[in-house]
Amino acid sequence: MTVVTRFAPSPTGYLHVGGLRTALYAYLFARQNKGKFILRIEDTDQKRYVEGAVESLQNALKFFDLNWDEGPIFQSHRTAIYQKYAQQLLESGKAYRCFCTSEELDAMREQQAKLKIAPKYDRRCLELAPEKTAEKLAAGIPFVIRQLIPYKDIDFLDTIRGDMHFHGKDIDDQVLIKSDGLPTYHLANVVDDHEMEVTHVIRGEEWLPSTPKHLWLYEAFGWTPPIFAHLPLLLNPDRSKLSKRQGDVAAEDFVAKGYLKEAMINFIAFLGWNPGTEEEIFSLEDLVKRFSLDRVQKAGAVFNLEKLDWLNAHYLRAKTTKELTDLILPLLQKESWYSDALPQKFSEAQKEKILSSVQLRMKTLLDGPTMLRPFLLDTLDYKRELFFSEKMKVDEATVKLALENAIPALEALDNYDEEETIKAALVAVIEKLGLKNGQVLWPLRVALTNEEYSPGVFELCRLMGKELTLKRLKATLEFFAV
RNA sequence: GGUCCCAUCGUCUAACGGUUAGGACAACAGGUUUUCAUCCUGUAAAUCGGAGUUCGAUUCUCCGUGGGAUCACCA
Repeated sequence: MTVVTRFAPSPTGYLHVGGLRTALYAYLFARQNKGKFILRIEDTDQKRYVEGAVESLQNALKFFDLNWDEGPIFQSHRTAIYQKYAQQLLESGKAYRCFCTSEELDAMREQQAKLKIAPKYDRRCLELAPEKTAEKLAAGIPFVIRQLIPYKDIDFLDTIRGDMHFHGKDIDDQVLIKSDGLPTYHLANVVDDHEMEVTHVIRGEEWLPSTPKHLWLYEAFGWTPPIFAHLPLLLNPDRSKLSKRQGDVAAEDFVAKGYLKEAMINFIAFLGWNPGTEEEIFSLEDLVKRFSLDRVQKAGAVFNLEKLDWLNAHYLRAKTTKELTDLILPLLQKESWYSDALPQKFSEAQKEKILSSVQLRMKTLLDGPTMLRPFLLDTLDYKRELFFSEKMKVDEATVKLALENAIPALEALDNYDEEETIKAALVAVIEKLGLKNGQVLWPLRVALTNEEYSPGVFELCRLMGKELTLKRLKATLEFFAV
C-alpha cells in the first residue's frame, strides 16, 4: 500500500506557520515512505474566498521546498461529486433534509443555552412526514442535508494520541450540504480523502472533536477510514492557540524579516517533534530520513522565536559567500542609498573578506545591508554620542587625540594586508599617548563604521584598505573640528 | 456549560518503573587582554497536587487542579 498524505488548507489568506508545520509533517511522512503528497484547496465556502490566497499558499510551499505530487485540487470544482454522495446517504436513510431557517436554529440554540444543555440540532425536521417534505420541496423552500448520527459510541486509534473514545449521543447532526448546494468541510473532506486514497490524515488537533463525525461518514458509505494523526497545537506565549495579534503568524512574514528557509523548517519541525537524540540541526533531507509520527509530542508548543534566531544565525554562518551574496543582493538593491556601482571599488577578494566578516555577526538577512553600508557608502552620517563611552573613558578630547595621532601613523603604513602590521602601528600610537587600548580603538572603530557594533579596528582597516580608512578618519576629524 | 485533549527548567524537549532528572535556546558570570559577534568554561533553573499499585514512580491507575481545543448552512 502506498502512503498518501495531503495538505488541505482553505484559501483564506497566507500560509500560517501552524499550517506550514502541518504541511511539513505530511510532506515528510509521504517522502519518507516513498508515497504521495497531495495539495487540496478546501474552498467550499465562497464567502471566505480571498483573492490571490491560492497563489500565495502555493508560492510559500514551494519556497520551503515542500513540493506536492498532485494538485492543487479545488473542491469548488467537484460539487457534483459531493451532491452524488449526499443523495446516496439520503436514499439509504443516513441523512435527512432540514428546512429550518437560521432564525429558527438561533432561537433553538438560545433555548438550549438557557436550559444549560449542549447546543445540538433537535431533529425537528427528521420527524417531518414524507408528504410534508414533498410539499416543501415542491414549494422550493431551501434546505440543507444533515447526517443522522446514530446514538452509539465511536472508538478509534489516533497515531499520536492513542485510543480515542467518543459518545455518539453527544454528536450533533452535522450539515453535509449547505442550502447553496455546496458541501461543508466534513462531507467534502471525507469524500475527497476517500477518492484520493489518502492513507494518513495528518492535521491539527482542532479537528479532533469532529473526527467522530468523519468516522461516521466513512461507516455510512461503507469505506475504510484512513489513519488519523492529530498534531499538537502551536501556542501563543499565553498558551492559547497561536493567532495573529500576538505577532507574526504568516510564514512569509518571517521570510520578510530575513529568516532563512532552512532555519524556519528546522525550527518548525522541532516544535512538536524531536529525533530522540541530542542532535538539533536538521535539513529537510535529514528530516525526511529521521521523522517519525510516534515521536510527535501530545502537548502544544509555544511558538517562541528565541531559538529561531539562534538557528538562523547558525545557517547564515554556514552559507558560502556566493550563496550569501545572492541572498543579500536583492535586499541591498532595495536600499535607497545603494547603487550597483558602489561595490565596484572593492576587488573580488576584498568583497569576499568583507562579506565573511559581516556574516559572522548577522542574525537575519536584514542585517546584511546595515552591516555592509559602512563599507559601501562614501560618507557616513556621524552621530557624536556614538563616539563617547563612559565605560572606556572616551570623551571628545580623547577622540580628537586618538584621531590626530592615528592618522599620521596609518598614513605612514603602506601594507594593509596584514592585521598584525596595522595592530603594531596602532599599538605604538597607544603606548606613545599613554592611553588604554579602548580609548583609541573605540573612536577609530566608530569613525570607520558609524555603528555601535562591528568588526574590530584592525580588521576594518584591512578590509577597507588604506584609502578608505584614511578618508574616514579624516572626515571624522573634520566632523569634530566644527 | 457539554464533549474531548493535554501537563518535566522561562521556552523547545530527553529519560525499557531504578539517572546526582540530561540537552538546547534564553538569562547570568568569567575567559579569548577595544565594542559586537563567534568560540570556550561555569552558574542558576523543572517532574502541578493528592491518593493508590510497587521493594522503588517523571514514567502505570484513579481523583483533583490548571491550561487548551471544540460545540455554525467556517474550515
